[in-house]
Formats: sequence, structure tokens, C-alpha cells
Amino acid sequence: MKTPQTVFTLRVPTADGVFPAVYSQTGLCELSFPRRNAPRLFEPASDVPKQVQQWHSLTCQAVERLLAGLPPGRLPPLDISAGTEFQRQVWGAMRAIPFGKTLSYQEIALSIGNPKACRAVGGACGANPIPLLIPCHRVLAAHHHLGGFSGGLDWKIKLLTREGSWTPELDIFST
DNA sequence: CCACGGTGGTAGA
DNA sequence: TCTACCACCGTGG
Repeated sequence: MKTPQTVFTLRVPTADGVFPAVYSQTGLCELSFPRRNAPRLFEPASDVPKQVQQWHSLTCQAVERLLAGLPPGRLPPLDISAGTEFQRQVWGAMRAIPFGKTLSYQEIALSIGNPKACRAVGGACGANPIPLLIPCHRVLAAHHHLGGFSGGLDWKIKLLTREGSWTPELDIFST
């Protein structure tokens, strides 16, 4: 039998909406895009351990900065223990993409030593539990195609544009 | 632009 | 197990 671990869900308020952030004992384990039906599953501030509050403060600053088109600065610890081995490899490769740069799904596959797994890399991107801070929006299809985005393509375009690393005319096939 | 075959990983039956 | 998905990619029409 598995003991359910305690988690805390806090809001990250921004000009673009409220991002729910979920923390485990070891760090941030989930960050979601703003939803239409904002759930009221947020903890009262008084119940939140001091360490989680510190992590959350880092999360809020990082998200604010990214949305403003700035490098995120210091991040909280990220708890990716829920992922499979393959997914953790892909997420690790994405974390290594610097602000303002992009890689293709294929390049990610190469960098983890699994060159034919480009399609599977797309699957792992879609399963990324911490978008923005694990920057899956910096992964494009070949030839500067946008590719997909589980949070909605609008977000991918917005984030890449604010980072200055993509414009529509870069996509040589779309016009 | 479209269709298709070749891919690896994952969830569900 | 087997099967049916996929945020892919190259080739060929």
C-alpha cells in the first residue's frame, strides 16, 4: 500500500491569469496554465510550511520574469520523480536549453543518445508537468516549424516571441 | 500543399 | 502481451 504524500497547491497570479503550482516534500512538482474554471483548491497561506513558501516565492518570480520576456533567474527545486526514466532524460535536456535558444525534437533525441526517438521526445514534452520552468516551449519541429504544445499553441507563440527566439517568417514552409 | 512509411515510448485492454 | 495512440521526420508526388 502506498501512502499518499502531502502536497500543497498555491496560486501564481500574473497578468496572464493564475497558474496553479503544486509542491511535494522535495520541490515543485506541477505548474499548470491558467484555467477557465479556476478551482478553489488553494491552501490558506497560514497552512503552508515556510520552505514551501520560499520555493513558491522563487516560482512566482521566475514565472513573472519569463512572462515579461526576461531570463527566469533562480528556480525552486523541481520534483520530477513522477516521470519515467526516458521522460526524465528528455526533461533534463530541455532544462539545459538556454533562455532565448531553441532546439528541435530531433536534436533533443540526439542529445540523450537515442537518435531515432524524436517522435517519442514529442510525447515526453507533452507529459512535462512543469512547463515554463522546464522550457518545453523551446523545442521546435524541424526547419523552424512550430510543432505542437499541450498548453495551446497560443502560449508557445507568446513565450517564444517574448524570448525573442521565434518569428512567423522563420517557418520556411508556412505562408 | 498532401500522403505515407519508419520510427520509440506510453497507456490501456 | 498486443494495440492504438502521439507536440516527429524524411521522401516523394
